Amino acid sequence: MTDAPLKLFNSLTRQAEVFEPVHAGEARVYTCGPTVYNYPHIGNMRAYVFADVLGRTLSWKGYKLTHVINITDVGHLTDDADAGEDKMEKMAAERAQSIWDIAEHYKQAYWADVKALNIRQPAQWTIATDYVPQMIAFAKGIADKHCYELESGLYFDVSTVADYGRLARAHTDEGANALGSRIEAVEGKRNGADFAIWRKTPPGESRQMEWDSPWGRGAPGWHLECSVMSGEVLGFPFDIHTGGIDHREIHHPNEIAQNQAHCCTNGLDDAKNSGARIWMHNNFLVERSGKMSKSSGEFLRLQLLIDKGYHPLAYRMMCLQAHYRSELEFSWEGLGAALVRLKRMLMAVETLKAKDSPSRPNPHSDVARFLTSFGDWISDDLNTSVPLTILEQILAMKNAAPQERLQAAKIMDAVLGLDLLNLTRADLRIRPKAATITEAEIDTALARRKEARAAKDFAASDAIRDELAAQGVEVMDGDPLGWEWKLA
RNA sequence: GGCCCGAUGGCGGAGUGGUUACGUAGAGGACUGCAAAUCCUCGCACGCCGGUUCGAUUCCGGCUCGGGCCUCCA
Repeated sequence: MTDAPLKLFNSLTRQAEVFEPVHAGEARVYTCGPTVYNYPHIGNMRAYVFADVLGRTLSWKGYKLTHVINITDVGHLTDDADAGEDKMEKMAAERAQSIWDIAEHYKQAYWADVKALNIRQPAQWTIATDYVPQMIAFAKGIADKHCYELESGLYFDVSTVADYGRLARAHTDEGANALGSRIEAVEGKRNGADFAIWRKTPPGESRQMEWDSPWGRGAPGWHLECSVMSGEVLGFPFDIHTGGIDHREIHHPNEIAQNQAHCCTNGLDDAKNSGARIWMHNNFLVERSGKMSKSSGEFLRLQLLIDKGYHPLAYRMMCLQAHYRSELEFSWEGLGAALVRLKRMLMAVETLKAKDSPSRPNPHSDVARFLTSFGDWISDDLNTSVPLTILEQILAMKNAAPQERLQAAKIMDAVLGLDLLNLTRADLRIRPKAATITEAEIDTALARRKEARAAKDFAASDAIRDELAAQGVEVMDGDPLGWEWKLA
């Protein structure tokens, strides 16, 4: 489609780099997925919309994509002390439910959001608890040279790998490492940044999720999980590792350190092998008060947006309007703007679909040039904002054949994933949970109004319209859909 | 305390050393019994102070303000 090479911003070098696959014609991508101890909020989901656009772009560029997203269902700590509570165990205790049930419940909730946002299914979802034997084997492999055992678990000595923390740019001028400078909770750690790769169950206690290991009964550390699953499924080195920008500071540096130790031990590559060639990080969705947080109590779930009558793809649109490396400000007004934009694009597509005069793509037409331009922008570190406007220009073009424009829209939407070719306006009309009137009642009122209008009794017809408006229904006579929910 | 990022119209958000995308909101028009929806058209912005330059919103420095990280987090 386009000759422009795909350039991606690599957090390791802090530069956009031309994508060169490890295996010719292939792209292997690992995305840090959720810890399923609670519902994901829409900020969490931005990471997966981003990863999805990356995957779609790689596919569109012709690479055979192998995308893996993990599900962390064990081993995530609630505080800085590596001996802290496990999020999964904590939630299970609070809910008095089996930890396995909790994980299953929130995994399903996450998958529902993935589907609603039109995020493509990855080649594989890796579930952390399915890989515990491999984690133990991985840890055994690096234990001698890179780890030491304390009462609370097996720890990774970050001084045993070259250039630890380079991803985080954590080195200070004095040469000290800024990472972990405040972590002093665990007695006996050799370096502040050392982290647990195996956490022993404290004596006299038992956890719902625990396994036997050479270091005693316990559970794997969070960082270990991602190293093992990514390496196991994609093989070191693989192409791209993605995650939220927060992971750039701790989780991914630790993963890299483990990967270095593992690769070095197994003679896979030099001591600075990071496991993945490119590390990409999406920025946060923020509210005016700051970034979204789960721990602050209330948080925005995709389901809340839907309950208020916003189609989930309006949120995807919102994400696409901004660059993935920029912070994105969430507001209901902004979400409404994205929904209107989505609706208008959808209507333009529906108009094109209605006209089925066949035509052959003309390589010299404007449509072809727009497609090239679209590709150039996407290839420039996944800029989706401008391509969105190019798609709109295609839809609004008057001097090209409808089928040709429709075909172009289809190609572009394969990358953007707004599902424009399948979605209908009726799909967009989502009943707000707070609505007090039923669709049947609306139909009845509308029928009465139609009679009144036919009889030119405009006082009566306007009264009906006002009644409906009072119940959150907007009547639209000149629109095939007839009516819409008014969103608060 | 240490590290880092940002500041663009009412809101959101691209991009650029020289005519400031785009969306939404707003205004006008078409359509409508009137509206709404839709379509067309149009206003509206580059934090402050210096520097470099023929020319800076864009590059450099300072300032102010905002935010993030250093502890689990997408």
